[in-house]
Amino acid sequence: MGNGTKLVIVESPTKARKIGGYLGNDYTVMASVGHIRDLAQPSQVPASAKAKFGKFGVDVEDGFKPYYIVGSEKKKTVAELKAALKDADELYLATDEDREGEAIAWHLVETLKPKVPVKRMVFHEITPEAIKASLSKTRDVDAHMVDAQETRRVLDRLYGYELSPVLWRKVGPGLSAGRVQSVATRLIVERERERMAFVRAPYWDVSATLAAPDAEGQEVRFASRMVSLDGRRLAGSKDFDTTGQLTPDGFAGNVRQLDEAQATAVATALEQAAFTVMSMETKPYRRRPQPPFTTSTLQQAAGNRLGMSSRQTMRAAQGLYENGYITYMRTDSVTLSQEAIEAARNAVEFHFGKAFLSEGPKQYTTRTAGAQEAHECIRPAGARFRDPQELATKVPADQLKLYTLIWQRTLASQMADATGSTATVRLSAPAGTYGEAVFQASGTVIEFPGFMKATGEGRRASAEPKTEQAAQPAGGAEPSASAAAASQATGRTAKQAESDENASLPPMRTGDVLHAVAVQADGHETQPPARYTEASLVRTLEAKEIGRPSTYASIISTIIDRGYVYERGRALIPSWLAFAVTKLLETKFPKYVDYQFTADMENGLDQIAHGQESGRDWLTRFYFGSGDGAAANADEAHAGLQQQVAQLGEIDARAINTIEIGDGLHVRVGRYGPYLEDMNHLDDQGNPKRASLPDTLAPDELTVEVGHELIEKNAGGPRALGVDPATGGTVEVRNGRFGPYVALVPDR
DNA sequence: CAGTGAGCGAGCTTCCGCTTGACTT
Repeated sequence: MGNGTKLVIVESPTKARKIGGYLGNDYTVMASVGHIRDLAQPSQVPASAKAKFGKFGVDVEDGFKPYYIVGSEKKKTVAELKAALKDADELYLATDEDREGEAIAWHLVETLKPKVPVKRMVFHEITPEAIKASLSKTRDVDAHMVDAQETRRVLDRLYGYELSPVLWRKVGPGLSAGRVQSVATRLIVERERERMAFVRAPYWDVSATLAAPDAEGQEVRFASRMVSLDGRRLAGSKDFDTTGQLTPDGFAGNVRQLDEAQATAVATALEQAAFTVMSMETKPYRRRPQPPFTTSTLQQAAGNRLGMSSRQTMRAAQGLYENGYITYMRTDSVTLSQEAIEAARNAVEFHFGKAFLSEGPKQYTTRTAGAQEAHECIRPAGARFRDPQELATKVPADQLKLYTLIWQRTLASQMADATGSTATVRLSAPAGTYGEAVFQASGTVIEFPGFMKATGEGRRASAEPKTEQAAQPAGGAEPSASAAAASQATGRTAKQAESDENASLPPMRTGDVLHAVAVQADGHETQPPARYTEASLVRTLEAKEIGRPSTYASIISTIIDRGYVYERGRALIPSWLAFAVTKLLETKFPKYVDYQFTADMENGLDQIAHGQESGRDWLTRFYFGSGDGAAANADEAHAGLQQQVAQLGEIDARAINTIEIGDGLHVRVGRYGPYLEDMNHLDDQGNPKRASLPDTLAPDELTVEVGHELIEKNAGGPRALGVDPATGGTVEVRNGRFGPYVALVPDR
């Protein structure tokens, strides 16, 4: 038996070291380093069990019984835990308090087979008090929670290992489908389809640079934009739909859409005009700080502000965590511990003064659906936050930048709102025969920066082009992607971006008359929805409960590795292969790539976790369906995954792998890659003219015009070199997928 | 899946989520 020590097992080695320090010599604290067992790969199943478990590592005929094995890379950890358990007379399972953590605890019991008392302990804060308190409030492992996790695990195996082989047969070898990756890919494909279908609408407006004296009599220039002409509101980007037509609202509102000639004429007419102030109104401005970071929002902010990829961000965060500089970096919670709130408020007071504190301590609540909240938010570690300068010589540059971001955001969360005022002035000017032109300008003055003092937004609050939510325009995709396009992408109109440049407006009174320093006609085009970036994809996945904090970065890697998506700058662009795979899944397995699928699954898992349903029944419905007998009514009856895959024989692979471009053009995804066919132009043999697609051409750049050009270029076609003296056939040079080659065409 | 080349046949590919080192150029 043991020697009086107690063995405590947590998931992370860093956490183990820290807790070990708090608990003293009676306790040995060790780490499981994540999961210690997993479903066997089919290749790992021993011959004797092949018949039952050889396909999935799960026996679907026997209640979805899983075949678990300790992977080779986990053997050492398990051996060490077993050895330590020999010397212990109590085992404490202190894995995270979420579904996966509960399952790890259960697997530990199953694998270590302890002969001493086993206690499940949980804590949400790593402080000596919280941990000691949890020692005296232990419970048993929650079997329902474990059932829910196992159900999730088996579902993902069945989904992936049933559907991937469908893709091997119908599309290409080595491909994959999964509950998470297939939906992530679909999101990106859908966005590209929207871009392909998008019709840009041109519209023009007029901007005027005006000048008025400020309080000291100094002339201040400010930018203004025409908002209406002759009593009709000017059309802006929001007045057009995705087909380039005016929206019903815009149409009903009788908006005025100017072309270049008209806008130029109006601008000319206004050059010498008097601009009369019609109104000047001021509204209060207030902005609240954002909640502290979670994994998802950290990846978004690091991506948008620091240009770091999800993977780089997590690597840097891991480094900070291991050195004790930040709390755990894989979390979906925005909760701050008491210790953290105090530390943040102390830091705010020290750096910025009491006046910048929020009125009282602020606790944020996690709104993310499906959040499991086993951890705190991501924040500087400890009861006293290290200033970023303290780390300057201790950590690499990217870690320092990330730490600074985390430090700022955490402090800001306990700071006061930023307040000020937004002034809006409207001016009237006669535009000759075009009637009265109304111009508008607005400027925001931040009187009290509040939290912006910490985040640095205050200094350039209005010029800041990127918000955290902002999807970036396709990085370098369009050379014309100008400031206007960028502001479109952030969901702001060019109009707003322009007027935001006015940090403040000079004082003006109704009736004041101003003259224009410059008047200019400006052309605009509505912009298609921006492509996803890593940051905006993670944000969308999180909102749909797809994926977990520990997997956001690897989801992106997976879909890139499979060739479904590639990055250009920061934009995620789908391949034609992704179009083919997505089309197959959407048409043949719509339920499984529905954006709701994971959320529905989570509901089911919650029921299982609460003991209201068994995982086995739930998986039976998923895999074998609930036909006639099992379903409560006709609506509920449906085929399971197994039948749906089995009945797939007559699926027309050619149709699945064909993507219509228009005007007889379509892309086909073949074994050797995508190519273009023109069904309206056949060659001598009656085959459609074909062309390879350059790797650098994004799907939305393959317009009908570009497609015809590619066909044209290729149409030079085979070039005859001469006659083969041996056979009398013609020797030709042809262009192939692998480059030019010589072919011998037999004489007829 | 299958264009536009040529031969030979077998064997293999795949999921999601939890956590960190250990590779050896």
